[in-house]
Amino acid sequence: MVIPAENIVNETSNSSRVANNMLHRTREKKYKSQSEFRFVFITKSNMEIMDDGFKWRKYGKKVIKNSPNPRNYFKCSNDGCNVKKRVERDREDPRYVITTYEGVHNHESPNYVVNCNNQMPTHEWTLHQPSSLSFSSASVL
DNA sequence: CGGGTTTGACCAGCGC
DNA sequence: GCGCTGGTCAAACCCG
Repeated sequence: MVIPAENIVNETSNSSRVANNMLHRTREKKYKSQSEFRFVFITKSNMEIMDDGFKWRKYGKKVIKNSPNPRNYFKCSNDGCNVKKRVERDREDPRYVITTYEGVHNHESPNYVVNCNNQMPTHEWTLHQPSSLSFSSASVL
C-alpha cells in the first residue's frame, strides 16, 4: 500500500502559507470492516473543496449527527479507480476541513504535472498532518 | 450534449 | 425487531 500523499505534500510545500497552528483532533470513528487504505488529514481552508490534483465527482451529501456541517462524499471520476473521499468541516473549528481518503488511486493524478509546475490552485490551504489522528493505522505506520 | 452537482430516497449496520 | 444514523444511488437539474 502506498500513501497517495505525495501530491498533498507537494502542494503543501508549494503553498505560501505554512501551517503555523498545528491542531490535531483525535477522531475515533467506527468504520465498517474496511481493511482498505484510509488516510485522514486536516486542512485549514476557507473552502471545503480543494483541488488535490484528482478529479472527484460528488455523489452524496449528508448531515452528520454530531456535526452542524454536512459531509460531502466524493468518488474519483477516473475510470476503474474507485477511490472515495469524504470532506467535512471540523465541528469545533469550522476553519478546518477534515478530508478522509479511502482506497488507493490506480492511476496518476491528471493534474500532477500541473501541480509540479507550481501551478497552485487559486485558493490557499494548508495541510495538518494528523500525527495523533486515528489515521488508518495499518498502512501508514 | 455530456459530464458534474444536487437532493431525496433507499439501504445496511448497529445499539437498544 | 425497530429505529437511528451514515453511506450510496439515481433521477433531475445545471452548466460549459
